[in-house]
Amino acid sequence: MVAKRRAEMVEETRAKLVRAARKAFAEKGYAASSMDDFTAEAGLTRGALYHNFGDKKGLLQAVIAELDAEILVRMAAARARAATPWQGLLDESIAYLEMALEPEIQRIMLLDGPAVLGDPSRWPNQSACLRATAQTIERLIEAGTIRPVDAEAAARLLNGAALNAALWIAAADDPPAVLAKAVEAFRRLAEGLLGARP
Amino acid sequence: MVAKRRAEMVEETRAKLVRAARKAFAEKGYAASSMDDFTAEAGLTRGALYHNFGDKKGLLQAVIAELDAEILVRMAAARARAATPWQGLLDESIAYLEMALEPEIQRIMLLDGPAVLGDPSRWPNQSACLRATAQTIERLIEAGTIRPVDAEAAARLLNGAALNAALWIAAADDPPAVLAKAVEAFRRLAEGLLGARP
DNA sequence: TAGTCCATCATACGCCGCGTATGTCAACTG
DNA sequence: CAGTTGACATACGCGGCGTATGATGGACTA
Repeated sequence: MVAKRRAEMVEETRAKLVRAARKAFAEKGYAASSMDDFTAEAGLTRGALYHNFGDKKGLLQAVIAELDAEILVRMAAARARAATPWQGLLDESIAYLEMALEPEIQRIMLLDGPAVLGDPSRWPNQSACLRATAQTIERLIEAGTIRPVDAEAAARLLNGAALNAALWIAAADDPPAVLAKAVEAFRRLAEGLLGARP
Repeated sequence: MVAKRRAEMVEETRAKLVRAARKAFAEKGYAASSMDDFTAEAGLTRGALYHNFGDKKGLLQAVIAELDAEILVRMAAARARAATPWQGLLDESIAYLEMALEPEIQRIMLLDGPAVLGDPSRWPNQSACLRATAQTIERLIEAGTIRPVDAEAAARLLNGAALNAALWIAAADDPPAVLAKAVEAFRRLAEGLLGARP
C-alpha cells in the first residue's frame, strides 16, 4: 500500500478532484459550487486543485473531457447494435438525447459548459461525440444512403436539435411522453437527409 | 422637465438598468459583470437594482424578455416577406439563425440564459419566439404542406438546431462560408417535415 | 546511504462581489 | 400640512476566488 509511485499518487489526486467536482457541478451547478467545499470532500484543499488544473475552469474542462469520453462510448454502443447504418445514425442520436436527460450530463455539459467555456467545438477534446456523428454521416453519404451534404453541418444541427429537445424534455411535466414526441419529430427531421425526393 | 410623475421615473430607472445590464452582459458575460460597475454606469447604485428586480437573476430575466420580444418581431418580419408559408418557416428560422450570430443575443440568450435560468421554455415569457415557430408549423400542418407532427416538438428541434449552428458559425474561422453550409443543411432537415415520401 | 532538489500539496492573505439591513428624501394622501 | 409610503442610496458582513508563501516527502546523484 505504502511507497506508491509519484505518478500514481498524482493520478489519484486528479481523479479524486475530478470525481468530487463532477458531483458538485452536477448537483449545484458550476457557479454555486464552492471549491473549498468539494476539495475538502475529496480530502484535499484548493492548493491541489490550482496545482493540477490551474483554476476552476480547468477543472471543469477535465470533468467535461471525462463525460465526453463516456458519451462517446455509449453512442458507439448504440450505433453498433443497429441493424443498418441509417438506423445506427438514428439510434446514436436518440441515445445522445436520452443521455442528455441525465442531470449530470445536462447540467455540466449542456448548460454550464457552453456558458463557461464557450462553443463545444472549440473545446480541447474538440467534442469527440460531435466528430463521431459527422463520421457516421460521411459514411452514409459514401454509401449513397443520404444525399451529399456538409457532414459537420448536419452533425451540428442534429446534435443541437437533440440537445435542445433534452432540455425541453427534462423540464416537462411528463418526460416520457415528451420524449416520445421528440424522438418522432427527430426521426422526421433526420429523414430530410435521405435520398432523392419525389 | 422637473416634476415628473412617479411611474414615469420608475420606468425610466428600470430602462436605464436594463440597458446598462444588457450592455455589460453582452460584453463580459453574466458572471463577470459587476453589478456595482454597470449600475454606476447608469448613474445608479445596486439599491435601485435590488428594489426593482429583486436580484441579479431578476435583471437578467428582464434583459432576456426585452431581447426575446425583439427577436419575435424580426422573425415575424422575415416570415411576412416570404412568398409561401413553407418558405416563411424557412425564412424565419434562417433569420433566427442569423440573429443568433449577434454577440449580444448569443451571449445573453443562448449561453448565459439557459445556464442561469434553466430551460428557455420555463422562462416567464415562455420564450415567445418558440411559440411563434410552433404556430407557424401548426398552420402548415392544417394547410397540408407538412405531415402531421407535434408542432411544439418540431419547433423545439428546429430552434435547437439553429441555436447550435449559430454557436458553431460564430466560433468558426470563416463565418460566412459556414453560415451557408448551415443554412443548406438546415433546409434539408426541415424538408423532412414535408408531405408524403416515396 | 547521505544529501540535495523539486514536484506536490497545504496554509495564509487580500481583494472583490453579492446580498441585506438601514437610512434618507421626495411624492402621494387625507 | 402632517403622516405615510415608495424609491433609491449607503453601510456592513460574509463568502469565494486567486496568489504568494511554506512544508513535506519521493526521486535522483554520488
